[in-house]
Parts: sequence; structure tokens; C-alpha cells
Amino acid sequence: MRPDSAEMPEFSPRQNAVLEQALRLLVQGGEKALTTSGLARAANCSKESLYKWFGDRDGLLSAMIAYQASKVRTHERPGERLTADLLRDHLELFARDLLEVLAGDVSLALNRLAVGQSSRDGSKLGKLLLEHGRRQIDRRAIALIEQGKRAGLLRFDNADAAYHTLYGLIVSDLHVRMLLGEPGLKDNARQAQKAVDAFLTLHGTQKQSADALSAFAGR
Amino acid sequence: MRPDSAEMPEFSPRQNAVLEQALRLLVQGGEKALTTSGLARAANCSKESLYKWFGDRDGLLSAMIAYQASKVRTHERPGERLTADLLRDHLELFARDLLEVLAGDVSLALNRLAVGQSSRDGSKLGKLLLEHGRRQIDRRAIALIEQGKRAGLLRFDNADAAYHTLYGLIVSDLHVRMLLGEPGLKDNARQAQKAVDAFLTLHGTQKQSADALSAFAGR
DNA sequence: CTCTTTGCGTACCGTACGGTACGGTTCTGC
DNA sequence: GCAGAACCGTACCGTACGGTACGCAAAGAG
Repeated sequence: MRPDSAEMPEFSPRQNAVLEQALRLLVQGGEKALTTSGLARAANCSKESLYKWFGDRDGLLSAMIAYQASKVRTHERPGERLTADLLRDHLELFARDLLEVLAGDVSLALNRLAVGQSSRDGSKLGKLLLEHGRRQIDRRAIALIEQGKRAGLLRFDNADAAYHTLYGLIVSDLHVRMLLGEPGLKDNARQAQKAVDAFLTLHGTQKQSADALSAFAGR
Repeated sequence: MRPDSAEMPEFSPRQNAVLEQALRLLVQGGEKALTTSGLARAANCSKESLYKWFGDRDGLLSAMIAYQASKVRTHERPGERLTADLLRDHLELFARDLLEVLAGDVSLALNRLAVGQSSRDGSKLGKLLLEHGRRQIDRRAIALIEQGKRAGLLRFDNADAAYHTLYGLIVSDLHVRMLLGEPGLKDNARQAQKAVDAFLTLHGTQKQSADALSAFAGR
């Protein structure tokens, strides 16, 4: 999936470099550190150019989100034949990736920015962030569990609901806690493993489920 | 649990009224609407009094969180004899309460505020919010599931981990989505019910578990 | 070589904020 | 009824932001 034909602004290399600096400033000092003057100074450009390229400050923020999203393209998995172990591996990989993404500096900074703006801009940035940043990873997971269902390894009616269950098991309240400033987990892999265990207990079809239930709750 | 003896600032009725106005301003217009001048005007007090009472703007924000937390006291459940049905009812009640609290205007506004500040103040507000706002509700749930374990209705090793599982099943990514400006759920009760079903499937001891597993995943 | 575009650097403007100072008014203790 | 504190309303200050204007250098087009 490359050029989504329409709806892609796409920026020049120079503009990308400026957006990179903007992200750096945002990560380092939060929203208040991302001033037009400061960005012009950091990126060695003029404020006038900023306004010419991005319109106004909101346009700059939107461009930052679009730019960051354009960097993270999810690699579509080839449709290999799924086994129970393979499904578990892929689910755990997804869980680790998800935790890693959510804990990333830039992700946290952009989410904080969008949350802070959501009161005043009608959640425009929030929508953008969910569209560009999350739909990709959502699709990857939903495709995976639907593949698991077709292979007879998972059971559920509503793939969306099942995915939300998986998401909740993986993330719990960690994302909000990190947005509030708490440090992340010590061991993402361990959390991923336990979450996938629980998910397979709920939605897996293997008779191993029963054993896993004991193992999961019991230890 | 009444007066925590120490560490409670406690404000005068007049100051509480001012804080109420501050919360109103914050809910209506976000952080940028919460200016000292605006608050003084809305609350019919002088800026000088604001600074006398709360020190500076950060002190005001902290006071708002403390005040809001002081309004929400969790009602400790009496330690009645638990049955499976009773446990499920209490868990569902907790889940509905949690969803309702998280979706509340004031809660969302304060969380947005703390998230926005977390970049620049070393997450002071975030810590405050988690301490005052969440520990109460956390304790209530953990007490409940530990009671369930003592009654032989639940099984787990780490009550904290089990609680986080429950939390994730109830909330998933809903809290962050709402912080970003998305509307809440259409039916909190339905979500609460499904989450508790899943939680009991994972951690319940009833042989019903097996049936529930089918019912849960299959429907 | 010249014209035009692009963009950098800087200076500038209006505004609005956090915080302080002051005169006048109400409330409280005696 | 009086002194002192608490407090309100307003005016004020310094600062820093978003956004605009201008002068000038570099680069591509003809």
C-alpha cells in the first residue's frame, strides 16, 4: 500500500526536515516548547516560510501528525498457513509492537498534544491521530485474528469486539498512565505474553484452552 | 475512612465555590479558558485572593484536583457473604461505575489538563490525579476481587495483575479515545456485562466457566 | 546577464497571559 | 463603634506568543 492516491499532502524534503525538528521540540519540551519562533530557530528557516507551508499553527500540528504517520507503514504479513503456535507468535509480536509504539517518545508527545487540543478544536487533531496512527495497526491485528478464525483457531462473532478485548488485555490503563507521565513497563514481552495467553483462553479453540485457563489463572 | 488526619489541605467554603467555578471553566473551554482573570471574573473574586489562596497557577490546578477528589468518596461495601451471582453483580456495578466516572465531564477535563501538563511539570499533576482519583476506585475493586478469592469464587496469584486484567477488559482504549474527543459508548451496561463475563471466564472457579467460555466467545 | 522565485533573518505588531499593586468595601473581634 | 483583617474590582507591568512585513541572498529560467 503506497500512495493513497488522493488525500495525501506529501511534503518536500526540506519541509520534512522542518517537521522533524518540530517533533524533536515537541518531544523535548511539550507543546509550550513548540513555538513558531523556536521552530524557525531550530530548523534554520523563517517564520514566514512556516506560515507559507503550513498555513497556521494548527496546520503545522496536523502536518506533524501526517508526517509521523507517513514514516510508520505497517508491513503487511503474507498470508501464510496458520498454526496454533504461529498464531500465538504473531499475536505476541503484535502485542510487543503495540506496547513499543505506545511507549515511544514521539507517539506519547503527539498524543499529549492532541489530548490537550481536543478541548478547543473539536477534536480535529484527535481524529487525525486515530485515523492515521491507529487504523493501520488496528487493521493489521484484525486481519490477523480473522485469519485465525478462518483457520479454525479462533472463535468470535464480532472481530472488532474481539480486537478490543485483545487491546484491553495488552494495554490496560498503561497508555493513559504513560500519558500522565508514569514510566512504562519493565518487561513488555512478559505483558504481551500474558495478554495473548488470556486472549487465547477467551477466544481460542484448542482444547489446550482449558489447560491454559488453569495455567493462566493459577500461577 | 474519613479525615486522613494529615496531608489534607481542605479549603474554606468560599474557596470551594471558587474551585467549582474553576472546574466549570475548565470543562467548558479547556485549559486555555482557565485563566486567572477569567476565573476571578467568573467567581466574583479578585486575582489577588487567588494568588493568596493557591500560591500560583499550578497551586490552583493542584487544588482543583484535590477538591474534585474530595467530592468523590467511594462507599466501602460491607463484607457481606459472597455468592457467585453476588460477585458478578458487584463486578458489573463496579464496571458501570468505572465507565461512568471515566466518561464524566470533570474527569475528562482534569485528565486532559494533567496530560497536557505532564510534559512540563515532571508529571506532578498526573501523579496527583492517579493518587487521589484512581487509588480509591482501585482499592474498591481489589478489595472486591480479594474477597471473591477468599470466598473461593476467583483464582489468581497477583490481585494487582488480575485487577489490571479486569480494568483492561472494561475500558480497553475507550479512555484514551474519549480524551482525544471521541464520544463515549452507547451502552455502558452492555460493555460492563461483557467485560465481567470475560473476567469470570479467566479467573472464575465455577465449572460454569467452561460453559461461559463457549457462550462468551461463541455468541 | 537579468528576471523571478524561493526562502532566510530580523524586526515589528497586537494581544493576552501570569503575577503584582492599590484604593475602596465588607466582615469580624472586642 | 472602632481597628484590623480579609477581600473585591481594577489598573498595571513584563513577557511571550501567533502572525505579518521587509530587506536581502541564493538559485533556477530565459
